[in-house]
Amino acid sequence: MRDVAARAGVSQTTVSLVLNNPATSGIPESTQARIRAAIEEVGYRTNRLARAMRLDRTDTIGFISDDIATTPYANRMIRGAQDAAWEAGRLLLIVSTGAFDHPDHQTIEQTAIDQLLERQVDGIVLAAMFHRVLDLPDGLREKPSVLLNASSEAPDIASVVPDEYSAAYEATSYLTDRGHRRIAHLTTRYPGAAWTLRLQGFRDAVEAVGATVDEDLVLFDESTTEGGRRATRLLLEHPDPPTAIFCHNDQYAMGAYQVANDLGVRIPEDLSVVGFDDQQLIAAEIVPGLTTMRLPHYEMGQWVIQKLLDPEAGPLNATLPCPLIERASVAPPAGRG
Amino acid sequence: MRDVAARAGVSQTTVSLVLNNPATSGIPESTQARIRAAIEEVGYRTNRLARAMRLDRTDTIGFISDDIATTPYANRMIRGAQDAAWEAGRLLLIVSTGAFDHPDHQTIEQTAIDQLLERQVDGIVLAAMFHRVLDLPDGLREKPSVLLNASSEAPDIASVVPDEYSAAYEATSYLTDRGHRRIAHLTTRYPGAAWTLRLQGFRDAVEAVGATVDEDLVLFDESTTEGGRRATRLLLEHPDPPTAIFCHNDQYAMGAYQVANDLGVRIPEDLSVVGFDDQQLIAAEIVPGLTTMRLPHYEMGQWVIQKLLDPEAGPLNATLPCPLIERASVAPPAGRG
DNA sequence: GCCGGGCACTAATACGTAACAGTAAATCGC
DNA sequence: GCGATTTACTGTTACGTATTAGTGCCCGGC
Repeated sequence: MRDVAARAGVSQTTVSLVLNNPATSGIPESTQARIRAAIEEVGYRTNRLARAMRLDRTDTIGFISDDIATTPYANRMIRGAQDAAWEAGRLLLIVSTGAFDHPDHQTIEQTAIDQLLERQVDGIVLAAMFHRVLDLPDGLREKPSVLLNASSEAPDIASVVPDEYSAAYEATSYLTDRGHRRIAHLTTRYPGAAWTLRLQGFRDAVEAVGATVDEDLVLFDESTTEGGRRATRLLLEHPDPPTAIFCHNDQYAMGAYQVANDLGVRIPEDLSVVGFDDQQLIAAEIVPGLTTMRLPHYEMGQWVIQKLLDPEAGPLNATLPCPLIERASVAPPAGRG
Repeated sequence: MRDVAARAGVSQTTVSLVLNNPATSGIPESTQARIRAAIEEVGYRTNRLARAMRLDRTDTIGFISDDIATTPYANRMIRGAQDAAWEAGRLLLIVSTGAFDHPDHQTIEQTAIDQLLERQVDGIVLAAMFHRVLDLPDGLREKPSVLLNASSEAPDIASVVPDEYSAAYEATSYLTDRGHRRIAHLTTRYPGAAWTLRLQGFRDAVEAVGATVDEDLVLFDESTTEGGRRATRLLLEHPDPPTAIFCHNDQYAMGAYQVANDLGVRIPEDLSVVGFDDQQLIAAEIVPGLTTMRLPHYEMGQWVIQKLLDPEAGPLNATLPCPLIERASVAPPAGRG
C-alpha cells in the first residue's frame, strides 16, 4: 500500500480512503484514477491480516464438523454454509474432529475451538452429522456460535435442526392418505435425537386416522442395508404383514427393496415404501424411485451462516421442514386398487 | 499478552520468549511458572493474526474445490487434506467454486484465489472433482500451489492424480485372469482425463492375453444408473453377449445390476461386473457386493498437503494407485465353472 | 578493587492496515 | 477584502506479536 501511495504521489492514508470509501471520502476522481492505476501497476492486493487486526474482524467463520468423511450429509451442510458465507464475502475455516463417539473427540473438539479462536474467527459453527443434543464446549461462548443439526441445553445458543417429528408425521400421513392402515416402521437406536422424534411422528400420524400401531411392526435394527434386509424379512414373514413400510433412512429402504425383490414382493403394488434422507445415490437411482423425506442439510447450512451474520433476525432455535420427495414407491394397498 | 506480562511482573518480551522458546531462552523456571500462572489467570490466547503478520506465515492452507456438493468424492479428498493439515498444526480455508463447466466458473475461481491470497494463506490446493487437465489460473504462482485430482500443462506445478490407466488394466486383468475373454466396457465421454486412460488400460489388458476388443462391446453413455441400464440392455440383447462388464463407475454398474435382475441374468454366475470408484452407498450395499477399483481420494488429499509442507520431498507430479476392492460380483464365465 | 562475563531480563521496532485529528490552500458569501 | 467553509489531503497511532539489540546487576577471578 505504501508502494502504491508513493507511485501515485499521495499518502498511504489517501490510498486507504480510496479503497474503502471511494464515494464519501471527497477525493476527486482524478486522484482516485491515479491511485487505481498505481494499484494495477504495482499489483497491489490488500493484506487482510493487517486489515483484520485493525478492524478486529476477519470475515472468516470457523466450521467444526464431527465427521466429514463417512456421511454424504456433510457435503450439503458445508455447501450450504459455504454458499451463504461466500455471498457475504466470508470464508470458511473448516475443521473435522472425527467420530463424535471416539474417546478423544472431546479433546480434539476443544483444540479445534482453540485453534479457531486463536485465528480470530468472527463466529463458530458446530455441526453434527447426526442430529443430536450435545454439551456445549467451553470456548464457544467467546464468539457468536451456532449449532448445526444439533441442539444443547444452553438456552441462549442459536441452533437449527430438521423438523423430524413433522417429517415423520407427513411421511406416515402420505401412506394413510392412500389407504394404508397396517404400516411398519423400521427404526434404530443409534444415539441421537432423530429416531425418537420420528417414531413419535409416526405413532401420532397412525393414530390420527383412528388406527393403532402394532408394536410387532416397529422394528429396531441398524439403519443400514443389512439391517433393512433383516427387518424386512421379519416383516414379510409375519402372519399379517404390513402393506407399507416407513424407514428411518434410505439405506434401510434399500435393504427392504432387496428382500422384497428376492421374495417376489412387488414395490409399490404389494408393498409401499417411504424412506428418509433422499440420498442422491440411492433414492433416485433404485427402481422404482424411492419416495422419501429430504433432510434440509443445505438449508440448515445456509441458516447458520445467516444467523451468525445477523443474530437478531429470526428465532434463536429454528426447526426446518423436510420436504417430501415423491417418486414411485408408494401405491394404495393391494385390494383397494 | 501485555496483561499477562503486567500480572507476572515482567515485560511482554519475556512472555513471548517463554511461549516460544521455553528451553533456550535462559528464563529461570521460577519466572516461567509465574508467567504460565498469569496466562492461566488471564485466560490468554495467542492472536495468530498478529503472529502471522510478524512471521509472514499463517499456518493456513487454502483449498479450492470445483464442486463440493454433487459428488461424494469431495468428502474423502477434503478429509485427507484436513487430517494431514491438522496433524501439522495447519487449518484449511475451504472455498467451493461450483461446477467447473458453469459459465462463471473462471471468474469465481479467480475471485477465490484472490480471497485466499489476501488472507495470506501459506499455500493453495486446487482440487477437481473429476480428474481433468486444467489451465493454471493466474495467482496460483504467487504461493506454493498443488493440483489435486488434476494436472496442467505447466511443467513446474505439483499435482497428484489417480493412476487410471493401471487401475483399468488391473480391473480388466482381474477378469481375464478368471477366464473372461469377451469383456464389455461401459464408458462415457464426460469431459476429463479419466475415460481415455481407463479405456486404454482396458484395451491393453484385453490384448495382453491375446484377445481382441470387440468394438460392439465398448459403449459410451452417461455414467449414471440410467446410462448403465440402457447400455447393459444393449449388451445383453447382443447376439454374442459378453461374459463380463467393466464399468467406468459404480452407478453405471448399479444400472447393469438392475437390468440383469430384470432379465433374469445372474451376477456373477451369468455375468461378471467390475465397477470403479467404490462408492460407499453402492458398492458395498448392492447384492452381490460389487468388485470395484477404489479411487485414492483420501490419499491424494493427504499427498497435496504433505507436498505443500515439504515441497522437496518426492516427485513433483504423482500418480497414486487405485486398490482393487474384491467383493462378489466376479466369477469365471459360465461353462468354465 | 576492578574487569570480564554470564544472567535475567527489557526497550524498541516492524509487520500492513484503518481512522482520527489535523492542516494548508482554495473558494465562497456578503 | 476578510472570515468562514470546503476541498484535498497527510501525520500519526494502534492493533498484538516476534525479535534484535541492548541494559543493569551480580559474581568470580586475579
